Amino acid sequence: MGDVFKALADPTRRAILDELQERTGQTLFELCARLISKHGVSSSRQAVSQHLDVLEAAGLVRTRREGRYKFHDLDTSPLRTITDRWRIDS
Amino acid sequence: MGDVFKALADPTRRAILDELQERTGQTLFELCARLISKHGVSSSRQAVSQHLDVLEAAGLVRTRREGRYKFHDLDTSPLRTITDRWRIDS
DNA sequence: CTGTCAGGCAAGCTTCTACTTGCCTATTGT
DNA sequence: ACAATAGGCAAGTAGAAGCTTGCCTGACAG
Repeated sequence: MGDVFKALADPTRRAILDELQERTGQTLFELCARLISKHGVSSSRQAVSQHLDVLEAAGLVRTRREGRYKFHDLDTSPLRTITDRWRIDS
Repeated sequence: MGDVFKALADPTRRAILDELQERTGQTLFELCARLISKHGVSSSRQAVSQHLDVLEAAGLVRTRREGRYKFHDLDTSPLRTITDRWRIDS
């Protein structure tokens, strides 16, 4: 479980998390299509794939393989490392 | 109020937030000394100053000037943009 | 007034990061 | 079997980020 903070630093990766929160279990191609149409993000398939690697290394995305499909699920629990670190004032 | 996520991406900046949480209202030189002794971070004065600029742009640090001193105070409220964005599972 | 201390500004350098490009593997449908 | 689909690997590139270096400004003490 690598650097959660670094994973959140990129706007495209945050859009991916947004998209996975709205609909979990998407494939790479599904994500690419929806990022363009719903989030105005125009990234190539390889770029999104590399972003997913970073998110997975940070523990924010879990994957499961079925045949030729690879589904991506959101896992927000690593975000606790942020909220637990600093006392957040109202 | 710029990019909170980008501000958190750097380990030295996170150490600065840690240090300011432990003792708020520190000056630049104070921070440099305590970062070295308590956090094992060896950054030059200019480096720390630039980090503080980023943190201030993100709204995580507020400053007040008194004479030749400039005090830095922690403000964690921008962290809500993170916790409010994604539903955090237990 | 002069020296010292706290901080600021800006150019240059180096490393990292995001992205592209090109090709490859594996699974599924016809 | 063959083509199409879903995804992976790796080298190369452009730009951003972090840091250094050198000099400058402003405040206070003697």
